[in-house]
Amino acid sequence: MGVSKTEMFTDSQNEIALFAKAFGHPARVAILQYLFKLNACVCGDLVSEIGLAQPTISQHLKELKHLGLIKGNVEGTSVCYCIDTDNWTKMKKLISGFLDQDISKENCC
Amino acid sequence: MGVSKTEMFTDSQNEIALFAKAFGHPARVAILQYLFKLNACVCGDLVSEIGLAQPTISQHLKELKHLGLIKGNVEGTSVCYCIDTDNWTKMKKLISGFLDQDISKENCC
DNA sequence: AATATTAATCGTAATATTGCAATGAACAAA
DNA sequence: TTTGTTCATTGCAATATTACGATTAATATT
Repeated sequence: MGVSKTEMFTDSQNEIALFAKAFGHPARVAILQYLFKLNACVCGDLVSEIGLAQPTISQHLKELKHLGLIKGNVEGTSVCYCIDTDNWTKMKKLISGFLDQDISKENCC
Repeated sequence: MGVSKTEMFTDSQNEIALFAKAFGHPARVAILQYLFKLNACVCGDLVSEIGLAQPTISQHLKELKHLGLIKGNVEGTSVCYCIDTDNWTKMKKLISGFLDQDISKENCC
């Protein structure tokens, strides 16, 4: 059906999945890495840096912004994007908690 | 188009995205958490634990197995799944490296 | 052998995602 | 005011994902 049955899962599970989905596309991974690299804001040179069309980049930015991972400031005709460090830290804790589950005991397979 | 232009991104970016996509659905998050919780293997009680139909769970398991995050052992009529700890550790390092990018310097937004 | 149990696979429907051309909105510069 | 620049939005096509009923394959049990 293409639709996830979110009501059968916990809030935590759904939230982990939502953030993970944000990283589930290489373009968004690249955008975030580029924003980290420049540290300061970035405008539309993401379009030339990454090879996708402007509407496509804009759409990915919108998703990341909606999740709160980035912020955008209008500056004249250009828009300056950067990482939302507070939310990034929160997200990082959530995902890390999931990744750091205990795997010390022996498995049977 | 629904198809990602993976050729424009680095191997690392594509790999991060692939693993992240695995966690991008709450059912797979739930499956992995359950496998961690029981530590030992699990068979098809994932179906009753999580509320989805058997073919749906089977499909999610297939994806996780294909990525190498879990292993499956046939035991009689049932199949025993568990975390592939080696690959989990590798994946964790990759994702952690992405999440732990430096955010110490001040942003402009 | 006949039946039951468990899980994979197939086929299909519904929805989501990705990507871009075309267009629009906001502002700057001339 | 006109023109150019930058980015968002709209609309659409192609593909991917999610879910499940029906079936199949493999093994256990009787």
